[in-house]
Amino acid sequence: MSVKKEPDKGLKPLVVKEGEKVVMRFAPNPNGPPTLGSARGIVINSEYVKKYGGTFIIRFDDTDPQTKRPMLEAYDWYIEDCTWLGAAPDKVVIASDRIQIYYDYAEKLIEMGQAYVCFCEGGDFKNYKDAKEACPHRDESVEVNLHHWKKMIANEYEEKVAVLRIKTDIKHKDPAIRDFGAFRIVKMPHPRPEVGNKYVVWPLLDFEGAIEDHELGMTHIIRGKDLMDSETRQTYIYKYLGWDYPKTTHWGRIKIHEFGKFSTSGLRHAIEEGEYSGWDDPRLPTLRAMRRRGIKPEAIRKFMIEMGVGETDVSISLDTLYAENRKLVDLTANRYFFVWDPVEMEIQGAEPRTATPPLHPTEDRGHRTIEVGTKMFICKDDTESLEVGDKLRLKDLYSIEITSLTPLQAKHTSDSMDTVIKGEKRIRIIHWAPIDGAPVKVLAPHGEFNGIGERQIANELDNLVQFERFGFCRIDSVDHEIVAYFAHK
RNA sequence: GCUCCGGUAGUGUAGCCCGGCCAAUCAUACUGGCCUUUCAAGCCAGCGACUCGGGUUCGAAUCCCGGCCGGAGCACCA
Repeated sequence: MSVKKEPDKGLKPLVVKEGEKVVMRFAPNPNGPPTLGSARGIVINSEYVKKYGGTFIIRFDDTDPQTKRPMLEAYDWYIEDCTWLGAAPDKVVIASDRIQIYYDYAEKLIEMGQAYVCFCEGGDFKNYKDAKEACPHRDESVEVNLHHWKKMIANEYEEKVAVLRIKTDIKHKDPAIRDFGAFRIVKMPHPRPEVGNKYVVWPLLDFEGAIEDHELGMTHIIRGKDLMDSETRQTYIYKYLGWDYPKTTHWGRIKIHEFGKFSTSGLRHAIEEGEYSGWDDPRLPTLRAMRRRGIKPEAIRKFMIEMGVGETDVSISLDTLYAENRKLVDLTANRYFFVWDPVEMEIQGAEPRTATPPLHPTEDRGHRTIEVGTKMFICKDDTESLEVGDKLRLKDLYSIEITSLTPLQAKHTSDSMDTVIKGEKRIRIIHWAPIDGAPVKVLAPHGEFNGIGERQIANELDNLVQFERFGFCRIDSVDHEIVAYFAHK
C-alpha cells in the first residue's frame, strides 16, 4: 500500500542517519563573483543545513593558478554575498592553504600502491586508456613512484612532464573512470600572496574534493550532474582509505533566458574591455548586480528553493524571480513620477498649483508635493499617436485637452475626476514631471533611460521605489543626477 | 567511439521509489473580467502537459523493454 504524501512544499527531505549531524558545503572556485548560478548552490545547501541544524561550509576550490585562476577580491565577495543571501558560512576553508594535506594523502596512496607517477606524453595515455591497457608507468614499484613523486613536488620536472594518477580499474567499461589524474605541475604562482610560488604540484578537483569532503566530515553533497562521474572516481580513493562516501545528489544545468550562456572568464574579459561598467552592471547575472538593482535575497532564496534539485536541465525565465520580489517590495516601495524621453508641454488656462500625489496607492504613508507651473514634461511615448482634441488626465493633477502638437500645447479642462469617464470611453491617465524636476538616469538590463523625475526622489537613496508606469528601481546615487538601477516591472 | 543521466502545460514544479484517491498540484506567464487617478498591486475566471511505441496488470504519469529527443563525462578546468 502506498501512502500519498501531502504536496511537499520546499525541499525534499534528506536521508539522515540516526544521530548524524548534517554537514554540507558550497565549493566554488573564486575566479569571479558569485552569480545566480552560484546562488542555487548557496541557497539549497544552506537551506538544508538550516532545516536539519547542521554546519554549512564554504570551501574555496582554488587549486588552479592558471586556467581558472582565482581572483583575489572574489574570496571576500563570496562571503559577502552568501551572508547577504542569509547563508553566512559556519566555516570557511581555502584549499590552497591545505596543499600539504593533499600531499600527505597522495604519498599514502603511493605507498599503498594505488597511485603512480605517469610520464606519458600527449595523447599516449589516452590511447592506452581507450585500449583498456595499463601504461608503462602503472606497474612501477612503490619505491620508484615515491622517488618520482618527491622529485615532482621538489620542482624537478617541467610542466606537463609528470602527473600523479590514481589507480582505478583500467578496464572499467566507462572510459571516464579509468586511472584519473590527481596532481599535475603548474608553475604559475598562485594569486594569493600567502601561497604564491610555494607549490608547483597542484591537485585536480576529483582528488582535492575527495580528500576535503572526508576531512571536513561532509554528510551530504549536492552538485551539478556534470560531476556525476566524480563520485565513481572518488569512490576508489574512499575505498583505498577505508572511508564512507557522503550521500550525493545532482542537479541539471540551469540556463537563464535573460542572460543566455555566459562564462566567468568571458564576463571578466567584457568588463576589462569596458563593455560593462563592472561586476555589478545591471545587465550581468551576478549577485552583486541583483543586489544593486534591489532584488531582495529572500526572493532569490524562494526562487531557488521552489526550483528544487531536479536532475533535468532547466531553462528558466527571471519573471518568476521578479514576481517574487515584487510581492516583497510592492507594499514598501514609494511611488514617484519619472518621465523618460521627456517632451515639454505647455498648459494654457491653468493656475500654478501644488500637486500632492500619495506616496503609495493603498498604504497610508502621506504625500509628496510637486509645484506645477504652466509647463511640464511628459513621455515621448505618450505623445506618439496623439491628436489635437485628444483628452488626457495628468495623474493626480487635472484633465487636459490637446490644442497643438508642435509645439505641444494643451488646455486645462477640469480638475474633477468625473472627466475620466468610466468604462470603455475612459480617457488615458498619464504621468508627468515638473519643468524644474531632477535629472534621472535609469540603468536597466534592457538599456539606459534618461529623463526627468520628481525632486523628492533624492530622499530615497538606497531605497526601492516604483516609477509609475515604468517599474521598480533602486535609487543608487543622488549626487549630480539621480541614478537608479532597474529591478523589474 | 565508449559510458552515464534525464524527458509532466510557454516556463519552473508536485505526483513516480511504494500502480487505483490524477478528468494530474502549485507558481509564473498569457487571455478575459472586476476594481483602480500607474501599463503596478489586488480579486475572479480561463488557457494549457504526462516524449513515442510495445509489454505487465482488472487498472500505468507511476513498473519493464525499445525508439526518439535532450544533457553530461571520457582534461595536466572547476
